[in-house]
Amino acid sequence: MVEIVGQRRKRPGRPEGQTHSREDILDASEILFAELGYAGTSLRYVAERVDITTALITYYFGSKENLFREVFLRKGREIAKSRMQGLAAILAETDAPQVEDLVRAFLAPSIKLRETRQGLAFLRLHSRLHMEPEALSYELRREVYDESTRAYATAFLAALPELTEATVYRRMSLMIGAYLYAFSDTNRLEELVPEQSPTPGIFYDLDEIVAFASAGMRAKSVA
Amino acid sequence: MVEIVGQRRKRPGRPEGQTHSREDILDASEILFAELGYAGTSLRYVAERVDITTALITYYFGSKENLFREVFLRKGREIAKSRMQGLAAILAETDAPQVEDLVRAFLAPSIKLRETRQGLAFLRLHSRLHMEPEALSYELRREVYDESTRAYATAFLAALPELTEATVYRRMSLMIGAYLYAFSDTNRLEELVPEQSPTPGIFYDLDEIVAFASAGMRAKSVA
DNA sequence: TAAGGAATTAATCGCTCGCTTAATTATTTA
DNA sequence: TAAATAATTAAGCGAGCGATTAATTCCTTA
Repeated sequence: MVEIVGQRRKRPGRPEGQTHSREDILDASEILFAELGYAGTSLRYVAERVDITTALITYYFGSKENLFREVFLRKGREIAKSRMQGLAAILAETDAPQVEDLVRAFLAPSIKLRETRQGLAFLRLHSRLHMEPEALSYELRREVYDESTRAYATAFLAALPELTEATVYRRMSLMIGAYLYAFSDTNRLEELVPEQSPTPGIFYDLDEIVAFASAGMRAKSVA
Repeated sequence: MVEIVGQRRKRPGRPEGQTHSREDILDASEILFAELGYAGTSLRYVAERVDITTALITYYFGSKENLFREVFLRKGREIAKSRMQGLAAILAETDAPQVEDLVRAFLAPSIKLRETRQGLAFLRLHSRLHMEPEALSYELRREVYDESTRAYATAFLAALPELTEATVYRRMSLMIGAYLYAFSDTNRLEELVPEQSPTPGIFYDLDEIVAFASAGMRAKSVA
């Protein structure tokens, strides 16, 4: 029997001093849900990453579904709040905002998340959320995003009076699809266009997506 | 003991006459992978839908991963082929095609799939594929789509000479993200805009997406 | 300083997973 | 018509799943 050094066996019971297991679990889950999806992520794997047991996850979150819910709401609410603040800032300056300003304010909170590893994980998680367990996905997205989406739709409608309300919503969906795909970094751009970017791994800047999406929003209606 | 009527127990061994179990398995898998994702779909569930045992799935496909591969390649190759034919048809008519024509030819094979239940399932599957088991996803997409994507990129670059090659690829990615999100029907448009469409459940027509994406491709470059 | 609560592990339960093996039956080939 | 092959089920293996329970230890409060 060889004793394993530097990997002292944990004993049960409350450890000395303070821990941050709850936050650690949320962080690790965010990354694993993003990489492996909801069904593909096991609580055992999360526990291993955080160096705890699965029972502790149950202790804090009750169930896997609820863990996912908390992971999603944590950053989702932040994004929604930032979007609302961005819109309020625009409307405080002018009654007739430009399409570009609206698009930029809508997308900026997401692109900001890309600056951190955890934020990037969230964007990927989010990008796959629109397919994940459907009932859960719809519920969470409704709770988090409906209010801000409707507020922007109203503003877009004012800025683009020749469009119908339904067309505005459809085009916003196209915009959302575009940025989710671009920001989730699963588009294999690095394979298709080698050495295209001065900063490796960063393919888009906000201006470029704003230019694309604004032009799309403004496109002459075909109906 | 009550005998169950009309549900005669299957005996082992080759059944009389011809069957189409292999195709049935592919069809059922396509729908379940689309609804539940790769990790979320169990072979038992597929087998149940087709009314066979899981051993028969292994018999035909070897493994779950390989089943997914065949499901994806079946329609993916069709799409890629249609795209190449569409591009060839355009280039046969003119040396300087319009952006709109290229966008339309690129997207048409996908929107055509929406006409059938199986095709719609494939689009959803495809929409989530960009996240699924990553190694597998990248391999399949490379195999199926790289050739046609490069061919269109060349054509776009000729039609939009003020853009760099890298920008063309990035914008094509935005276009792809937009149509995948729109076509996968997970955007909750029906929740956000009630009774918006004359044909329930059909939210987009090709013209609308072509208008949006073409305007985006043409957007004045910000660099 | 005793009691109660908070944070943790060990152990394990019942289920479901992908996959394999052996047996069985119908069809095709020699 | 006998042998080979194709198509199928029954049974079950080992592994991993989410979740529960009981025990344990530390911290806070009375």
